Amino acid sequence: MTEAPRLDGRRARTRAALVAAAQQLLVEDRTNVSVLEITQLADVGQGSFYNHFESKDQLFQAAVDAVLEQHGALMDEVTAGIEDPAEVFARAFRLTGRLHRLMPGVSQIMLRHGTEMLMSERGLAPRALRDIRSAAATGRFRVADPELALAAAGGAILALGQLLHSQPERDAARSADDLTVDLLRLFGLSEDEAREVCARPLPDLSGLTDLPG
Amino acid sequence: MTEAPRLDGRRARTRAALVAAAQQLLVEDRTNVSVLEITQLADVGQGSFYNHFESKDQLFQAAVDAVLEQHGALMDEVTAGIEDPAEVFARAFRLTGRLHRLMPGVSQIMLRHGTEMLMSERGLAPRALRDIRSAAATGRFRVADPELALAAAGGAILALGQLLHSQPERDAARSADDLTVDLLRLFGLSEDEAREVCARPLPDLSGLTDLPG
DNA sequence: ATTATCTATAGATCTATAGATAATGC
DNA sequence: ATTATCTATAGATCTATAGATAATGC
Repeated sequence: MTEAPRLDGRRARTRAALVAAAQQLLVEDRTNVSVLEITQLADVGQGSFYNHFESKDQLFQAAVDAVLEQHGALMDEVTAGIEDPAEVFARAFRLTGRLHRLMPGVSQIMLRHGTEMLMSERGLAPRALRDIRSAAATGRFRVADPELALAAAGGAILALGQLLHSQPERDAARSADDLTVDLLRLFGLSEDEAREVCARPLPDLSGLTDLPG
Repeated sequence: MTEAPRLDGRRARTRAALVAAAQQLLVEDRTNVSVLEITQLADVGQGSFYNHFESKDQLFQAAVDAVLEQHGALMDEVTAGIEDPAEVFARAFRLTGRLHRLMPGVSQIMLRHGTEMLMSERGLAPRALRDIRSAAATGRFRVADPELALAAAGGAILALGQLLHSQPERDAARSADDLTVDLLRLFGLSEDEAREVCARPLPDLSGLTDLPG
């Protein structure tokens, strides 16, 4: 549980600086650093670390949680007001695929902590499960096992991130849409229906900013 | 690149003991330990560590690689002689799903290093890509983009592992087979064909032994 | 007044090597 | 003879705290 993060106030700023430094280190996969190095990166005194966290593990956990929370909030924002759960699902997946290019830092942390993300109560997973269940309830999706369906979908979006990472030339938007079409087909939509849902316009995310680093 | 591991010889035994200790620590997610703790777990002198590895990172990398190599070799073994690439693919995925229960240690390491595994040259990924390409070439599969297909399949099998981990009651064999049916359908087989391929008998793996720890 | 931060550091821990000891190979 | 291991340890690094300093809030 993250503390309510009042963004004003000196205390909150110091904490945020530490979390941001930890995120930067997570991106570089350098979690084996000293507290001193972390506080120098955050530009706070070494002692301040212990005012906020009991251990490095605790800090890094908070840093991952913050990324997932932020992604979850973004997904809520970009799907607000959409009725059809299939479209909510599709939009979240199409945009998450694109995010692997738009926000490489966020992407990196998601990939690195991918498997725990798949079952996390934060971020995309609980929202996708909600959509799958809701679409299954109205007959929009035909899925026998929503949790298995979520596993397939979550795993696929994660693996897409990895693929985009290892193939910098690959067209992220197209790959994300193709993959989402496949997932919708898997969930029982016809190919035509699936293609139609995934051809709908998306909000513009190009103004978003990635993690520093 | 792992050194040719002659399993006899004192040197090879010491190295193997260090790798096994590292695997045990990976399972427990305790890679932040001292060299001393590692060597004590391996029951070798502290100095021996530096005869074999230059850093802890190098040791842990070797430990992950060894797990993937072992899994790849097992997949080769259990699919030897099968002609139909769809069945090779299906068998590997059905068995890998079951392995998450049969070999929880191996499973844990796979999950923890899942996203790098998805694109690794070792283990299941290159074999599945080979099967997908080969089945696509003969028309057995209809896939436009083999690498995207691999991402979907690899991500799904990884996420299945995570799901089985978080739901200890879930039927692993059934879930693995259902997921594989879905993947084969995604690759263009009819539902009946997919079900038939995934109903074929499997070799017995119950005699295999997990990592120590 | 209260709360948080910063600087400095004592004590603990860790790394990496040197030198002595033991095992292997020809 | 050669190669590997083990034990002991010097020097470096790190953690976690105490006490001094600075910022905030009433």
